[in-house]
Amino acid sequence: MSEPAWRVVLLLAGAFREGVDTLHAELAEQGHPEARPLHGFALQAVGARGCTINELGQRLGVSKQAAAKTAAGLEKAGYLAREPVPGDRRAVLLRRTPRADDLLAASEAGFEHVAQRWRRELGAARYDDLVDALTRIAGDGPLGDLPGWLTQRPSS
Amino acid sequence: MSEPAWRVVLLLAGAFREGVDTLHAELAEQGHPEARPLHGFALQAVGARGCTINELGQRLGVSKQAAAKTAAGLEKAGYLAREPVPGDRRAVLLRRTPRADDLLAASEAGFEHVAQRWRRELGAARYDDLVDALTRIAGDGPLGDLPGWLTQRPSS
DNA sequence: TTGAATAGACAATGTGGTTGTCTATCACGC
DNA sequence: GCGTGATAGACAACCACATTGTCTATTCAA
Repeated sequence: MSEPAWRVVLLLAGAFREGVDTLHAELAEQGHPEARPLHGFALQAVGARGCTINELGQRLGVSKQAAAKTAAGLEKAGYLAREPVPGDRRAVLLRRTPRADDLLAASEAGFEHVAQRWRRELGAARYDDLVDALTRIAGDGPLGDLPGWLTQRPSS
Repeated sequence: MSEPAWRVVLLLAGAFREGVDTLHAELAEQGHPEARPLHGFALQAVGARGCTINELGQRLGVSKQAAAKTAAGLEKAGYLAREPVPGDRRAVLLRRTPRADDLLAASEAGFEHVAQRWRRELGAARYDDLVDALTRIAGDGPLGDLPGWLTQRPSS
């Protein structure tokens, strides 16, 4: 009750930001200074076997145009390569490069470090409680369009 | 620890999103369908006594140009009015309209409802623990440039 | 073979951010 | 009283994210 309700909602964003910032500080040290928060999520969505632009859009919960742009940026950054799809000359298979796998590995480790830091800071029991509480509270939205979600008006 | 570390960080964003979405669904019902998440924060930054564009930018942690854009949007939406500053003919005083105060009141109530829902869902003790844990974990960044923060590469 | 559905590119727009440039005003020092 | 520097804000250009709409090429089915 000490915290006003709006502060609590803001704390969620603050904690998220803190975690992501910490992660990216570590990623920058590991040779991925240009990695942006959405890169990791997108690469994870591409998967080890690769996927097409449309699939990427569906997995991220965004339009295929947005997915195409994201893929283009990832390709330019050296994280994705394009291959033709054998059976379908329209489609393009997006494939993670070794550099992308390196980023993902570093990202996974970085997330682990963040979680460990929090666990150490809170104590294991309180940390587990936190995770459990968040699991109950959090919606299961796509999370792919976080930036746009903040700006877009709710209706339309 | 059943949850992988990256999931936990995502849960924070998911919970934040859930809270804001719930809030704005309620705001839409209360006559503010066009309110966007950043509106409330900006109006709160303007304050009851009003402020100038530069002050708004400083309070939100963004450039004055960004603040000017935000203020323009808020003005167009009927939430802000511009008044001359008596002593300084360069400056413009941004003032909240009655409609803005209505939005803020509805927003405060909405946040309260969100918190109450969570409190009911988790139980008071677990909810308080959650808030406490978040307080320790969350950084104290500006929070004003959340959308840009996701996309902008770290410094450079 | 003809026509609908699909993959993806391309353009325009909206919202957020940034930096850089410009004018008008203020404040200070000579 | 006038020049100089700082400040408030506007304006333009640009980037990153999203959207919808339109277009071509390819696939697949009737």
